[in-house]
Amino acid sequence: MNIGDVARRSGLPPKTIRYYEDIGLVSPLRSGNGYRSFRESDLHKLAFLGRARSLGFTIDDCRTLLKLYEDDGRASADVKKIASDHLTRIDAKVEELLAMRRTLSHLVHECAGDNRPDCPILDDLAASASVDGPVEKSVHR
Amino acid sequence: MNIGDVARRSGLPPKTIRYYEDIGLVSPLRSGNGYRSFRESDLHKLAFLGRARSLGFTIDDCRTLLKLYEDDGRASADVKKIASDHLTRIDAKVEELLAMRRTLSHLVHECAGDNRPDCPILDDLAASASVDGPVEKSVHR
DNA sequence: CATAAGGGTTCCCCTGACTGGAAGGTCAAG
DNA sequence: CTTGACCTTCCAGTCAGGGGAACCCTTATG
Repeated sequence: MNIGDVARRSGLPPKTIRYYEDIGLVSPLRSGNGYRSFRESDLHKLAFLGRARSLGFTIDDCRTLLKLYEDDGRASADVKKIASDHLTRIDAKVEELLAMRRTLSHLVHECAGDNRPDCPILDDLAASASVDGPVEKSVHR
Repeated sequence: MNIGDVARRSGLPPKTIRYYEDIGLVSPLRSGNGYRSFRESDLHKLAFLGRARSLGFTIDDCRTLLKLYEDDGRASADVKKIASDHLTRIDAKVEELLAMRRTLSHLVHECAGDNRPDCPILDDLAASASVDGPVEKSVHR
């Protein structure tokens, strides 16, 4: 299979597949004309990677997951740990976004959104942007 | 004020402040020794930027918000639009993360996490990674 | 006076995970 | 012969800074 076929069947862009080869995630063969020649097993790996990436795993996680996948003697605990840690990261990110969301949503509701200049959103940005007050240490100017 | 003072009072790292100057968000004066010399108004801008960034606005949004902030003839509608659009982006991101979270959380609960190799997580990655079936067009190998 | 500490400066490279584009080789069809 | 669809490599850019080198300025201390 050429890269285009693999791209269609895996759903990954050719650029991404080349990139994955670059960083050593797949190692397709080469045909006489220099084209990459993918085996079914390469396609399978790429699809695995695509799925893992779509669940938000980092490339580094993917590399480890792929190794574990290919290791018949793996302990599922190792896989579970990677996934749990990732879940924790996701939760943290969601919390962060929801905190922003709360503030923003409040401000947006307060703002008239007309052609007048008065704007609680800008007020908040400017005010909460209150500065710590004059500096005391390092008094040299 | 030197950059260190401004960093302390605005909560932004000196590196970030220099970067903001680089991309034209602030324009501090220079003292005779070549040091940046920040006015209170620069500090204010930087604090504004820090607050906007902490709410997740992109640098580009920040640039626009800053312009609007300094424009007495602004329409609050313009500000509101930026904030609303950002809110929409946040919601989309949260949804995306929650979708990942649902799948991952399910898989993690299914996985024994012991020293045996059987692992529903890997099974899912490998299986959902099912390929589209043989390619029909572009049949040249 | 020398020097050390603790500011500051510019400059360049690095990050993650790709994406875009240029310049050029290969292959089958019309 | 040429067109068009593939493929190749390589370089540069993205976003928002962070790390670190090499060097300058100022003040305090021995």
